[in-house]
Amino acid sequence: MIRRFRGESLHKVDAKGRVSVPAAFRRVLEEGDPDFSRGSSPNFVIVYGGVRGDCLEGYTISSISKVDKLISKLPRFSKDREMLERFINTQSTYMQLDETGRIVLSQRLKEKIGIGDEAIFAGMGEKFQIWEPKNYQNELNALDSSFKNLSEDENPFLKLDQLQD
Amino acid sequence: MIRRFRGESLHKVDAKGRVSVPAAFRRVLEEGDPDFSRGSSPNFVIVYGGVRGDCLEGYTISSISKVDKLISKLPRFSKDREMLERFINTQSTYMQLDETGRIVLSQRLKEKIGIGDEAIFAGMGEKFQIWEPKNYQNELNALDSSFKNLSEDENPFLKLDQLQD
DNA sequence: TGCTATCTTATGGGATATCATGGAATTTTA
DNA sequence: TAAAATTCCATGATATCCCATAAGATAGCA
Repeated sequence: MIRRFRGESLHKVDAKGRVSVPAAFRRVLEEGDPDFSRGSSPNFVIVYGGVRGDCLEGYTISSISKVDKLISKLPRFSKDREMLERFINTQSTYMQLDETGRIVLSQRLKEKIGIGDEAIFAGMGEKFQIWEPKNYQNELNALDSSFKNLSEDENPFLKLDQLQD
Repeated sequence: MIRRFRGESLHKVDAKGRVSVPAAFRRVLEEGDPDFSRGSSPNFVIVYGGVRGDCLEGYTISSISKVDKLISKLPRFSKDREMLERFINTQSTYMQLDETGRIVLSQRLKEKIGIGDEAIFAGMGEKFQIWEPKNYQNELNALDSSFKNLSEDENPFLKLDQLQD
């Protein structure tokens, strides 16, 4: 089985910015780090820029490498490539879990998404997100109401089965 | 894992032109210098000519070699090759980190990109860039707004998935 | 099925190391 | 020999490591 990021949970952020990554997510990060071995701590990547400015996104090493590899296929110095590098490489950072399964959110990262002393972790399949709790709730509400306004043939659930394999 | 240049940070440039290279970038420079050994300081290359003129670009020894190799594939004496040689070879210089992880930006280099007493380092995967902070912010804003103006099928993120693996 | 022992998780506090930066001393160079 | 560049030392801030604990979760067993 390829484990994916699933579920949501609330965690305390202490004065040093330390916050526990949900244990279930840790398993995914371990599997997604080719250099991980029992006893060590997995590396991964947090992307904070790009399209969404309102949350952080965590990627396993292997899933971010996939993206990196695709980007490297674009011609060096091309506009597209520079844009993607900027959004995905520049506005991101390597992270490593500590012994106890925590990471440190720097002052800068906390400010980026307006986090105080609590954070929500939300599983999104190949990635996970970190939100300030209130903003997260707003996001959910917005999603809910925009879903309700969709017509039948705009419903993404129904579109799913029309995709080819 | 092959470490890449990731993230961005702001550093002071002192009266002598000294500036700290972000610790995370130092690790990448070390890995990318075949002659590096523990205890010494890695060499790398700064390109100041070329594509844009508004920032400096830093390459590891091994990534600049890749570029050099690509250039050598072009026909000798061709206009293209001459131009690239000029930008990448002529307008570049070897650099070495000092003991404390700093480099010295000469007057000339500072003038090239209009740097005063602060500099932004921005990771771009196989290379990194050094910017004057205001210019960097402008670059980001320009990128942001040009991204917003793209149509769905010009979006480089979406184009990524269409590339072959 | 209940009870206890063990492990895992989430969290906190203090000690230690690394990083970014400044200034002085020394060498090089023109 | 004065200016410029390089080396050496110093320090506060930040990040990292190490240890501690309490609450759940899990396992084993009677």
